Amino acid sequence: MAHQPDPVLRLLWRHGLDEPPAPRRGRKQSLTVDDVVDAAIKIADRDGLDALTMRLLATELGIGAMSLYTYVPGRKELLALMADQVFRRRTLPPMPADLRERLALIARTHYEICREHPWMPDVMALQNGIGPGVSDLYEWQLSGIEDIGLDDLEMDQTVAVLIGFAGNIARSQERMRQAERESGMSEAEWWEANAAELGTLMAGREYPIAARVGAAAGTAYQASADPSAELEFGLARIIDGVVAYVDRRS
Amino acid sequence: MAHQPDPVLRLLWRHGLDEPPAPRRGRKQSLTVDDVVDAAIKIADRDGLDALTMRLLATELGIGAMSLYTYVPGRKELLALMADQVFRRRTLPPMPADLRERLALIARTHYEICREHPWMPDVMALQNGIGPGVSDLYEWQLSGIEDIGLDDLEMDQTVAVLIGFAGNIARSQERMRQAERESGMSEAEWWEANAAELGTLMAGREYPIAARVGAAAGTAYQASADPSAELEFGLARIIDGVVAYVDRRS
DNA sequence: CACTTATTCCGTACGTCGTACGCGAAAGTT
DNA sequence: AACTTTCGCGTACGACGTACGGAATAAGTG
Repeated sequence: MAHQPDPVLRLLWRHGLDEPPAPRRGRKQSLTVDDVVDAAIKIADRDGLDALTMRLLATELGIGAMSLYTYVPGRKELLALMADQVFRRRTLPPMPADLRERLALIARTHYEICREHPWMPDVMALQNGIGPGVSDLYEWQLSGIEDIGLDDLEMDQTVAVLIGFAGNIARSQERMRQAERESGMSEAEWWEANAAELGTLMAGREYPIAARVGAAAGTAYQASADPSAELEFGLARIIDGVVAYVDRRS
Repeated sequence: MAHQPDPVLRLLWRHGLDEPPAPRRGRKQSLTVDDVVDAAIKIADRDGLDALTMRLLATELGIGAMSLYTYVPGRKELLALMADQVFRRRTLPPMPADLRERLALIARTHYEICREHPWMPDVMALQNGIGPGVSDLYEWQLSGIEDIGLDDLEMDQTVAVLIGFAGNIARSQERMRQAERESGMSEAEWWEANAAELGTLMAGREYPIAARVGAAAGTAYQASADPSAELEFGLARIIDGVVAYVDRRS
């Protein structure tokens, strides 16, 4: 027997489904899948992915824990729906005329999404289904690099580099915020409390470059008022590399 | 009162500690921290991070579950020790003379590490302490891009881009492998089982570019005998971008 | 109207996880 | 031999995802 189609697909594409062939009998659902997913997004935005438990979500929705499973098959699928919903709700700006600006826009948009929803990089690391949100987003991203001389595979990899980079920056910033929240001490306070200990422990070993660079990076990331500035250098290098390649081939 | 130093530091830097001031009394430990961490690495390599439970680890070590906590404060700290141990055990090759080769080596080395230990990208996304392994590795990475005209902040960001990219590729490959293992069907089989369903669900919406590019990417990634080939395009673009920047400034 | 049937709601419960607690066992010190 | 310190670990707690089955509800059917 062949493999069955993935049931999460029907959920992801639930809109656009022209009224299911009306098994109208039975008790009505008091909520919609969208309600559930939106509430889940709200919790994850506020308290983090770990805090998003089925019980808490149900409580915030005013229903019993197990009632959630009439809307969503399980937590894994809920996460996939959350990611797709975020993408679906976002209105994507038109692509600028300049290639460099298009590449930057792809990365910056992804970065913004990950800043608004800090759980996004973690969820995207899981196996999510193909929904309308990701499809729209992917199509939009690709539209920014079509007809510039890249073949199909290169287009995919270019998008992957851009959004992978943006996601990494967002995730590392979120990790720092979370560490502060959990430990109750800032990066600077941590160093103040551990510098002496670390000095004696590292006795003998020398890290001349790492010490200097690490210190510079630490203060820079903390002092910066605008976190998105952290994108600039790496993004510029990636854009330079892609544009150079495109120019060379044309 | 000021914050106390992080106790995980003493564990990370446990070697090089010249025999702790001899509280020699009491029962001896039957194992070393290294034994525990190595066993944990072995399990995570074999069965994945989720399969690495304290109980299983204890069983494989032939001790009771709670005995683990005499070696390691908890699971979070164990993960940090695992990452550092992997880095510490690795012998880092000397840096080549050519800058492009140095940049490539930084990325490829990180990619190899993540392929040998598929849990590494996930663990590195957590808040890990500063241990000898990461310190050695970071110093080595920075040594490859020193004195080429980058300031300290740019050096840190260059390394971040390189290893972030390498880690992303490794993680996406691992995700695919895991999806195959869990579902029992390959990427191609999944598409075969879901193409029809997906076609009806997407009715109306068109994804001309995404469909073409996605198909190309899917077949390419599956057909490729050497997974590390997936690095090449993106890595070349990043290297181009960095080298162009360095050349421009000198 | 009553009765059947399909569906939702959800309390209870199971298995698994990390780990707090406390007691008995072992190994130095005195 | 007695004491002190440390390890080993059985038991247990709370939180998690979710399987199961019965009660509640709404539509279709006589």
